[in-house]
Amino acid sequence: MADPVARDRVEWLREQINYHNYRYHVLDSPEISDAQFDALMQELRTLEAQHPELVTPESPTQRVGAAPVEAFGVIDHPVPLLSLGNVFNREELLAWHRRVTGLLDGRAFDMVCELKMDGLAVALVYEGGRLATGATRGDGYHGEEITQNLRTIKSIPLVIQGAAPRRFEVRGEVFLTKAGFEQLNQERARQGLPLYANPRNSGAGSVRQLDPRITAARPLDIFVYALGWAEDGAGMPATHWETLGFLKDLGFRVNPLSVRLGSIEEVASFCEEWVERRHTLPYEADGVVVKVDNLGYQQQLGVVGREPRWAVAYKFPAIQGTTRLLDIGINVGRTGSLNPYAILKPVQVSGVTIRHAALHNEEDILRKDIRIGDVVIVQRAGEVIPEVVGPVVSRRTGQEREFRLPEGCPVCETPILRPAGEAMARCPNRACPAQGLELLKHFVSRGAMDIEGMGQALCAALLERGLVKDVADIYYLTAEQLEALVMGQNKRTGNDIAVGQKRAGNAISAIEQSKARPLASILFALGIRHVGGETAELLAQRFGSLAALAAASEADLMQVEGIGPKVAASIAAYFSDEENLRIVEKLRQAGVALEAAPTAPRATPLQGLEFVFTGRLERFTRTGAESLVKELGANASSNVTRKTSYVVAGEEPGSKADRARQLGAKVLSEEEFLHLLEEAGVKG
DNA sequence: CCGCCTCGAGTTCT
DNA sequence: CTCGAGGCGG
Repeated sequence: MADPVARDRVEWLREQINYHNYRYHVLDSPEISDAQFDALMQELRTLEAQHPELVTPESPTQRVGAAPVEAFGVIDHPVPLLSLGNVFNREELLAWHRRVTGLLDGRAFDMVCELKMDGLAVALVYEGGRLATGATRGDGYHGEEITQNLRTIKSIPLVIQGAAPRRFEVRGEVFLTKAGFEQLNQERARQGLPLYANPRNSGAGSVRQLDPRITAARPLDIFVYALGWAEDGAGMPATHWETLGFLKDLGFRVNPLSVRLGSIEEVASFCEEWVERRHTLPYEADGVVVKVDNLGYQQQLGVVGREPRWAVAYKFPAIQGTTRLLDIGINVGRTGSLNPYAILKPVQVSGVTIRHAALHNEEDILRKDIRIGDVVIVQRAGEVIPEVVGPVVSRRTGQEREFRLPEGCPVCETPILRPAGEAMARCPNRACPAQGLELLKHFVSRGAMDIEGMGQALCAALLERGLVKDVADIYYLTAEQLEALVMGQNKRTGNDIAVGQKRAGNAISAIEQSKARPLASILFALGIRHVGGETAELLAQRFGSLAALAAASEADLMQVEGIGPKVAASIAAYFSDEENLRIVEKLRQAGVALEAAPTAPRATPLQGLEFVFTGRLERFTRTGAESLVKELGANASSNVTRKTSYVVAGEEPGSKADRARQLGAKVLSEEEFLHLLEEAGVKG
């Protein structure tokens, strides 16, 4: 008799899986991540294996996908397009290999590894050397006829090169490159259309347009990876690897990164290497497909359920996840801007626990229709910064609350300001404790006065005790005051007295050293609105001293290249405020240098060049490299544009290197960059 | 007035 | 890294 607990669970799992299958395959609008779906499937398979009496022909494990939608013609796949079993780590991969080795009576075999494209699987039938039909995978047995759309994809040959079987079917994955995806979304944003969440969704959406002209306008691509069947073919390949070569010879696009390997250890290393490097790919891949190379062996191994035993998908850890939005908090920035952020039920995304994510501003929240209590899709933008993609609308219970900014500042309760046409709401109270703290943290930060040993905790404690009321006060602190404060903190952390004294001493000497920072650093540190590092540099060069800058009129300021009316007004406003002038005077009396140090005439061997640095460099920090090329007369920015001359790519470069290639900028390795410096007369 | 390009400001996690 | 917004040229 069946275990009733298992029966209930199996039924529940099937309902879930059927529903999500439908979302994914029919609507192209998944609401859980692939990893979560895989987990449901895995649990069902395990339960069915333990309770074979519960298996029915209708179970999702017994079929490949959902029924196709009605709008397109239906095409039968005489040889069904199978799905793949998944493994998630090295152990499971080794277990698969052991199983296959056993089934082959211990014989050794080669394997082919291919990146698993995150796109849409298609089958293309050629007759007499011409593309006859193209179809989606559908449920594996019946797909949608989308020939007209596939014909628009330029990497699909309409006519075959050279000798080919009279009739045959090739299989491949249609996808959108990351660059193509961004381009498409920018276009849609301009037209006010809803944005696609990721390249897979938009690729699927593009291929299944009823109007082929829309498909044609999208930068779709294809990698072909298998021969489904063939009639009247003489001298056909005997291995999968040869099949790939054969397909390439016929004019199909085959992923050049595929490899044939002899041992499972090499296969595992290949998979693990791509887990690390996948973000360097110009397209999205969600795993590596491992196939037994010998087609005779494939036949012998056969198919179980709907999964071949001769292939397996090594899945990458998910980049997206879903979780609940518990609440929306608000931070107050140094300029008084109110910045909402998401408080999330902790969730693992690509190996990191995410608890918070920026939500930018109220308009952004409304545009994405994010509500408190929603289940939301979370991803790490550029694989790093957590980001809320959007809500899963169908999981709403009606208990969700729309987010509204409060009327008053969450810290000081001053009524907030919402200037018309501006996205950011602000707290106008310059005495707001939140602003004071952010301003002080900014003042001591790297790139500003760069005072090491003054972290968030110390800044907060100084303000709290009233030892510091404005940024200039830190230059009047005594060693005793700091020691007492640091000791107070140490009691909690259990450090001993000597450490406390040392820390206080370090802070005092760091404060002392900061008095000699260049004028630009001080201008930046003051936190004048619209004056960041670059503008501070311009101002320092032009005016040469803080006094000269303070005396400048708005008209004088606008003479400086890159400074327009807004920035000029902001600077003038800063120096017409009594309180600010008092702070500047206190800094001067404390002995902070407010003049530009006389600058040596600069060498300019790299005059006119634009550099962008990306990735991790061995011999420089990124800012170090930037200031070095600036000293040599070049410019350094963080965005690759048409004006960029060189992109210097270190270890693990991001998307910038790709963009550089697109725009035709030269990409240099660190070696080549060092070489360039030598030629420019810099000693290594 | 629009479409670049740059800069500023705020951000997460280890 | 992302988004907003200022500056500026066409």
